[in-house]
This record gives sequence, C-alpha cells and structure tokens, in this order.
Amino acid sequence: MNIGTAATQTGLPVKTIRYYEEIGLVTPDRRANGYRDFSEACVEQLRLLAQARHLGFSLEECRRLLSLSADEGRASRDVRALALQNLEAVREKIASLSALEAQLQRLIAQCHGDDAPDCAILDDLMGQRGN
Amino acid sequence: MNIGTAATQTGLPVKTIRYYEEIGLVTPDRRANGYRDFSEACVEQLRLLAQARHLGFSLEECRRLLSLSADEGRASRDVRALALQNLEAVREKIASLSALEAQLQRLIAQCHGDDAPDCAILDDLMGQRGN
DNA sequence: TATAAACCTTCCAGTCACTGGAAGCAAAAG
DNA sequence: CTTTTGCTTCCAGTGACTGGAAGGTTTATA
Repeated sequence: MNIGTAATQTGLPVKTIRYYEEIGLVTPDRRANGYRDFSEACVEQLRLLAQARHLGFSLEECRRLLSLSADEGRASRDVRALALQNLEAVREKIASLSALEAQLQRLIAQCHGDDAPDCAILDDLMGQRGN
Repeated sequence: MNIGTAATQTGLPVKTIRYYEEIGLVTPDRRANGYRDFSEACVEQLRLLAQARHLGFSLEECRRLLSLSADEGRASRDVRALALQNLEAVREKIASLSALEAQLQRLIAQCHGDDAPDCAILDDLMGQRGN
C-alpha cells in the first residue's frame, strides 16, 4: 500500500506519516522504486497513533502504547495505567483552563468597553507581578 | 535596571526577556558596557507580557495588547474584544478537553486492567479510523 | 505515443515560545 | 587578587508537525 492510501485509510496526513517513520514509530517496507509499502499491520499501528494522538497522548506515550500493543504478553493493567495517567493530565489542563476562564471573565466584566481609553483589563495586566 | 533585576521584578526568566527583545516586544536601552538597561516603562511592559501570557494570550495577541496600552487614544472596547476572543478560545479548549476526558474515562472503565493481555483500550485505539 | 497530472522521494526551513549550553567579558564580593 | 556572579552573543534543541523546492515514477488522457 502506498503512503497516500495509508493516509486516507488512517486519516493522517502524508507528511505526518513520513515524520512518524523518521522518528521510528513505524517502519514500512520499501519497494524497488523507493516507494514506501505499508502492510495491514503497519496501517493498524498508524490507526492506533491517529486515535491515541486524537486522545491527547504524546508521541512518547504513543510509542509505549505501540510497544504494549505489539507485546503479546502484555498486561492490560499497564495500558490502563498509561490511559489513567493521560486522563489525569487532561483533568489538570481542564482545571487550569477553568481558572483562566474565570479570571478572564472577571476582567472582561470590569472593563466597560467603550470609546474611552481607560481600561480595567490593561490596568490589571500592568498592575501586579505576574505569577 | 539590569536584566536580572527586571526578571525578578516581573517573574519572567532572563532568557525569556532576551527572547522578547529579539522578537521586538520590548526595546530596553543599552549601557556603555553592552548591558541592557530596563526603564520602569519597559518593566511595566514586561509585567503586561507576563500576566497576559499567564492568561493564555499568544505573543501576537500580547503585541496587540502592548500597542493598545501604548496608544493614549485607544478605545477600551478594543482591549475588551481581544480579551473576549481569548476567552472564547479558552472555552473551546475546555470543551474539547472535556470530550477527551469523557472518552478516556469510558475507555478506562471498559478495560479490566489485570495480568491478561486483552485490553479494551488497545482494541478501541486500533479499531476504527481516527478522526 | 506524447504529455500532463497525480503521486512519490528527499532535504531544508519554519512554526511557537521558549530553554539549555558554550565561550567570553564585566562587575561585585571575599 | 581571585572567585563568583552576572551579563553578552550565538548555536542548537524541544514537540509535532507543516510547507515548499527539486526531482523521479506512475497513471490517465489526448
């Protein structure tokens, strides 16, 4: 299977697939003409990559997922642990973004937003030390 | 004021301040010995940068904020609009992370997480086209 | 059969917002 | 006077791609 077909099969851009090969996440065969040749197994790996990236796993986490998926003797506990770790990270991001949201909302409420130059948002941004 | 002092005053790393100068966000004076010399006004700009970055504004948005803060004839409406745009982006991020959280949670619930190799998470990741 | 188009290859550079490190002056402290 | 700290520039790397140039291959069409 050519790279273009693998791309449509997985939803990944061609460039991204080449990049994944470059960093050793997949190793497709090569034809006589130099074209990459993707096996079904390879496409499955790409599908895992696409889906896991979509779920917010880093490429290093994806690498671990791939090696777990290749390991017939794996314990599903290990996969679960990886997913839990990821879930925790997602929750932390949500928490800090929610704090941000609240602060922005407060700032916006304080700014009357008219033609005049005095602005509570700018006042706040310049006021205190950032942290 | 030396760069180190400016750093402690604003909470920004020295490296980051140099970077901000490099991309033209601030333009501190120079002493005879080549050291940067930060004025109070410059430190205020750095404070705005630190705080706005902390609130998730991109450096390009920060650039607009800085030019608004320098413009005596600004309308607070414009600052407010920028902040609202940012708030919208934050909300979108929260929404997509929440969807992620739900999907991860579902996946994790389905995996029994023991010594056996069969794993609902891996099954799901390899199963369908990513999107 | 000629040619155009679509597809493949590699390599280089850019993105964003820094961050780390090396090599070399300048200033302050002991 | 020496050590330490602080400052300077420059180069390279991060993560995860993305765009583009220059060129070879295959396929479709006139």
